[in-house]
Amino acid sequence: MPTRRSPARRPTMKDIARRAGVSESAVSFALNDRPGVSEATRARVRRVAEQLGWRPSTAARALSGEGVATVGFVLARPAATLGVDSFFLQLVSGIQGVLAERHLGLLFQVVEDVADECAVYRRWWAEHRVDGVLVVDPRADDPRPGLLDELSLPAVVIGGAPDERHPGLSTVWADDAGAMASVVGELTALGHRRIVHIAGLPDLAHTQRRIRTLRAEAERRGLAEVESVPTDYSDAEAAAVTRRVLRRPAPPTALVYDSDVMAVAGLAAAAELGFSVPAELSVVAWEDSALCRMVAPWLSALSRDSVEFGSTAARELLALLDGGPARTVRVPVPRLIERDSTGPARSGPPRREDANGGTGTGA
Amino acid sequence: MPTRRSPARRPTMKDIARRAGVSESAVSFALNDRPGVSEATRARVRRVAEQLGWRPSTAARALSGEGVATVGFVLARPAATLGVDSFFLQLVSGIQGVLAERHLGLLFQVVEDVADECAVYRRWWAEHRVDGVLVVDPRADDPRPGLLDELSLPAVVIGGAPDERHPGLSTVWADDAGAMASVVGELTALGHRRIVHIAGLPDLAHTQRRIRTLRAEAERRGLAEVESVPTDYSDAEAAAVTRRVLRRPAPPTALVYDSDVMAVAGLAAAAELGFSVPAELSVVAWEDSALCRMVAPWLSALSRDSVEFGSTAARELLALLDGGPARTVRVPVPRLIERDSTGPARSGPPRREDANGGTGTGA
DNA sequence: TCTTGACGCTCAAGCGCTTTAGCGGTTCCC
DNA sequence: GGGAACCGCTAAAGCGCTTGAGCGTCAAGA
Repeated sequence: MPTRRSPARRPTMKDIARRAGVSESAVSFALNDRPGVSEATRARVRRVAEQLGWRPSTAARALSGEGVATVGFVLARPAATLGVDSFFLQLVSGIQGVLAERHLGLLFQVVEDVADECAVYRRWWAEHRVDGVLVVDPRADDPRPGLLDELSLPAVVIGGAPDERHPGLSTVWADDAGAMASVVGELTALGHRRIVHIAGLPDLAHTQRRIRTLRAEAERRGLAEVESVPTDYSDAEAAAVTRRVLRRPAPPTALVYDSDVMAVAGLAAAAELGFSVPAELSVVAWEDSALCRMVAPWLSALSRDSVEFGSTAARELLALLDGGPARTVRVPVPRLIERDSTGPARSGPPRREDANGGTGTGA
Repeated sequence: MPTRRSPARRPTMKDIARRAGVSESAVSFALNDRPGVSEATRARVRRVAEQLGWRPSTAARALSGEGVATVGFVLARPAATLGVDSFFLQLVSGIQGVLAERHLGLLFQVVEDVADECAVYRRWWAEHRVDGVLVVDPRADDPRPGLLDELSLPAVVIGGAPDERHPGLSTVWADDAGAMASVVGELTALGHRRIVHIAGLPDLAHTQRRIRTLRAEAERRGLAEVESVPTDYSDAEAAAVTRRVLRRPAPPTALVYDSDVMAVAGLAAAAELGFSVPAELSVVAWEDSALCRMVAPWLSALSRDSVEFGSTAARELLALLDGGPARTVRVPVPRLIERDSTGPARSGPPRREDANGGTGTGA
C-alpha cells in the first residue's frame, strides 16, 4: 500500500535506514540506483521508502552538490501588457509536461524588463535556486546570453536564431523567415501587391527576422508597396496602425499581424472604417488560437504548436542538464491555415474616391 | 561598488567570515539582524557581503529549519483547455508583485485535474519545496483544504467562500452573489425578464454561488424564465449553448456569460443567428479584459481587478507564513462596466418566425 | 574587592543528503 | 596457497546555514 496516513514529520533517510536495518549510505545507494548494495537490500529499502512516502529533500540534495531539480522561467512584461495571450500559457504547459516526468519544478517570475530579468538570473544563481533557465523573447543586443554564459547557468533560448557567440546555450527556434516567405507567396498568388505587416516589438529578434524577410521577399518579387510597421503588441496600437494605413489614398489590400490579439483588434478597426474582409482586405494572424475562430470572419492564421514548442525547449534543457552538448533545434515552420479572412485582391483601382494620389495601383 | 566580476564559485558565509575577520556565526547574526554583534561589525559584515554579491543559499537555509522562501501555485486544467485567458496571468502577476518584494519564489505547475493537484501538494510537502500554497478554483467537496490541513501546509484559497471546516486556511474571495444580484437588477431595470446565465464549470464553488444567487433573485423578482446553463468554459460550448437557447420559441433577451472568452464566442454565435446586439439581445461578460473591447459591439462586463486579487491573496499567504492567524478577506464586489452590448429589452412579442419550435436555421 | 551580568564573540552540533575511504569476507587466478 | 580483486556494507566528512552553549572582557552593583 503506497499511501498511509501522512505523518506530521517528513520521513528522512534515517527513518528508512532504521526500519530497513541498514546504514544511511546503503539507503542512499539503494534509492539512487548506485552499485554497492545487493538486489535484495535494494528492494527492501525501496519498499520501506514507499511505505513511508519518502521523497528526497530537495534542499539536502542541493546542499550536497546535486542539482535543485528546478528550472527557471522569467517573463519580462510590463504589468499592464499582460493581457490576453494564449502563447505563453501554452508554452508553459508544454514545458511542464516534460519537466513533470522528471519531477523537476518550474520557478516562474514576471518582471518589468530585461534588466530586471538579468537581476533575477543573478539572484537565482547566487541563491542556488535553479539548475537552468528557459529564456524567451530574445532580442538584438541581448544581455542575457552573455550573463548566463558568465554564470555558467545552462539555458535554452526560445525563439532566437542560432547565436555563435554563446556556444554554451541551446536554441530552439521557429523558422519565421520561411513562414513569412510562404505568407507573402500566398498573398501575391492571390494578387496582393500592397501588403502591410503590423509587427510586434521592434527589438525582438523574431520581429526583425520577419521584417527583414518581408523586405527581401518584396524586393525579389518587385513589390514596391510593402512595409512593416512595428508596434508594442498592444491591441490599441494595432488598431491605430490599422486605421492609419487604411486611410491612405492607396490602402493595402492585405494586412499581416504579428499576433492573434493584434489581428482581432485590427479586424475590428477595419470593420469600423467600412472595409469588408476578405472582399476588400485580407487579414492574416501570426499565431493561431481560439480567438481566431471567435470573430467574424474567422481569421486565417499561421499556426504553430506552442505546446510542442515548449516541450522541445524543455527537452533541450534536460539534455543540457544531463551534460549533453548545446544544440540548435528548429521546430516545424508555422503553416498558414486559410480560413475566411483571406481572399483574392480586389482588382481594379483602389476604393471609392481614393484614386487621387497617382501612386501606381499595381493591378 | 555593489557589483563585481561574477566569480565562478558562489560566495558563502565562510568567505565573508574570512574577509571580515569574524566567525561564521557572527556573520549569520549580522546578516539576519539578530543581536549578538556590535553595530560596527554588523556594518562591516554587511559591506563585505555586498561586495561579494553574497546571497543566502536557499538550500542551506531550508536545511537548517528556515523556510524555503518559495510558494506554490497549481493550475488544474486539461492541457486542451489552456486557451485564451487573461485572468490567470493577471492573477499571477499580482501574486508576483507581492512575493518579489520579499524575494520569495513562485513554483508553478500545470496539471490535468484536482487529483493530480493533490499529488503535487503531497510531493511538494515531502520534498520540502514550498512554504505554502495558493489554491484556485475551489469546488464543492474539495479534497484540497483537507489535505493541506493534514500536511499543515499554509494555504490561501482564492475565490472560495469562507469554509468553517478548515480554520487553518485563509480565504480571499469576491462577492459573486452581490455581483450577480446587481447584474440581475440592472437587467430587470432595462426590462429584461428572460435571462440565461451561461455558467462555467458546475462544480466550481463560485459557479454554484452565482447559480444559486440567480435563482434566488429570479424568485424574489418573480421572473419565471431565468436559468443557468453550466458549461466547461470552452468557447465551443458557449457558442453551442447560445445557439440552443436563442433558437427557442421565446428566446432570452439577455445573456450573462461566466467569462470574457465565452461572451465573445456567444456574441459571434448570436450574430450568426441574426440577433442584433444590443437591440434584440443584451450580453454581459463576467470578467473584463481587452477582449471585451476588441469585438463589435464592445461588451458590457463585470470588472474586477485580477492583479489586485492576486496581490491580496499573496499578502494573506505572507501573513500566514509570518505566523499570523488565518483570515477571510473579501475583495471589492466586481462592478458592471456598461458598454455597448446591453440595452433595453426589446418590447413586444418574441422574434419573427421563430414561433414554430423546430430547430430552424435561425436566419 | 569580589561578584553579577551584559556584551560581543567563537565553537560545535545539526539539518538530510551524497560520497569517499575503508573493512571483513568471499572468490579468483597464477 | 597467497595476493589481488571484488562484493556488500558502514563510518565519517562535508555541503552552507542556524543556533544554543560557552567563554573572555568590561562595567556596574554589593
